[in-house]
Amino acid sequence: MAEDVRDRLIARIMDTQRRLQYLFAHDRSNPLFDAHLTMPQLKILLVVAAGGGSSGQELQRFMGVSLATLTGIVDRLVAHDLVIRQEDPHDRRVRRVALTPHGRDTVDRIIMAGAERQARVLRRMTAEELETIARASELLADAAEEDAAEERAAQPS
Amino acid sequence: MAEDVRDRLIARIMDTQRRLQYLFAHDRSNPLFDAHLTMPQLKILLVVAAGGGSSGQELQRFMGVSLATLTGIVDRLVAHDLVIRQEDPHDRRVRRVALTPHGRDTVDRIIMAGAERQARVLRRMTAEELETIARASELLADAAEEDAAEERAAQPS
DNA sequence: GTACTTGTTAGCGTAAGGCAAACTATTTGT
DNA sequence: ACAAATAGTTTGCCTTACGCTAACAAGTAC
Repeated sequence: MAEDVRDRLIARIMDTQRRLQYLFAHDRSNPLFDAHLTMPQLKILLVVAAGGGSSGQELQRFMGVSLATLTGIVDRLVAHDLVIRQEDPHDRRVRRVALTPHGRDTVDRIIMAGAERQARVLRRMTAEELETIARASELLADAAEEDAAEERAAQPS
Repeated sequence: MAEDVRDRLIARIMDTQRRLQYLFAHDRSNPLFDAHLTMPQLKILLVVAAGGGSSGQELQRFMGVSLATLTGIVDRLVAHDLVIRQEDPHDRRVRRVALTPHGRDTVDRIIMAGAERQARVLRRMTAEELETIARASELLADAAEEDAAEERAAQPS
């Protein structure tokens, strides 16, 4: 029965989450389109951002395309100053792809899309309400971090 | 001084938000790539989803391309069964673009991306913690709805 | 019934992504 | 030291998706 209470709370949260996601959908997608990226380019940017720099082999695994194709996509990202290629000190065959400041900025705008609207919405609230939201998001972030840590521990790829 | 407290709370929430967004970035982007869409196709899908069906003229305004170009993009969405063209009963020149069930599903997966992980994270929590999060997200969603309503009132386009 | 509006078709060009094959540079294994 | 394997690029080729203008068909409006 205690489980039942929690399940119902989770269902209620997820319903609210759906409302929120649809309300924010427009603001969340705008930075994506403003960046003028193609899907493969975006994917590489996100993989590189998450890994803090990746080799072609790593990118190939995530992308599922040939290394030749990858060279071309990365070329275009380099031309747009979103990414640079740098030598790997441990193996000079490897060319690590890393974000430029402009690239990091672009990724951040895409990931943080909708933050402006959210801040505006928060300004409508009382200190008490903000306190509740602050505690809730910290609970969520802490739990998400633990979850991610467990995942890494289970899958030490 | 009271304002100062609220500002600090808002800053604290937005910091946590950044942590959360980066933790969820991977899960959020996966459905996007799985859909095998191009950026223009995605944009049209989202506009159509938000508007509950759009005419070519409306789409043209959002996309900033010629009507001829639009015809081609919509053709490809129709070919993938994401969208259908239907006559407008009020003006038979107009062909309204609307989502198919498959299209609605695709958009929902993209917008709700990350929900699975979020539900998994919530399952780590006590009923009390879930209660806090439920109240917080409802506060946020209600305020976001009010904000959106005000926006529509100010901009009755 | 003429003029406007909506959308499609035809015909064109460009950019991006995709591949295999050949090549360079480097490391690894013997 | 040399052969084999690995990482990445270049070349050459193909396909798809966008994007445009111009011409057209169908419908609406004055």
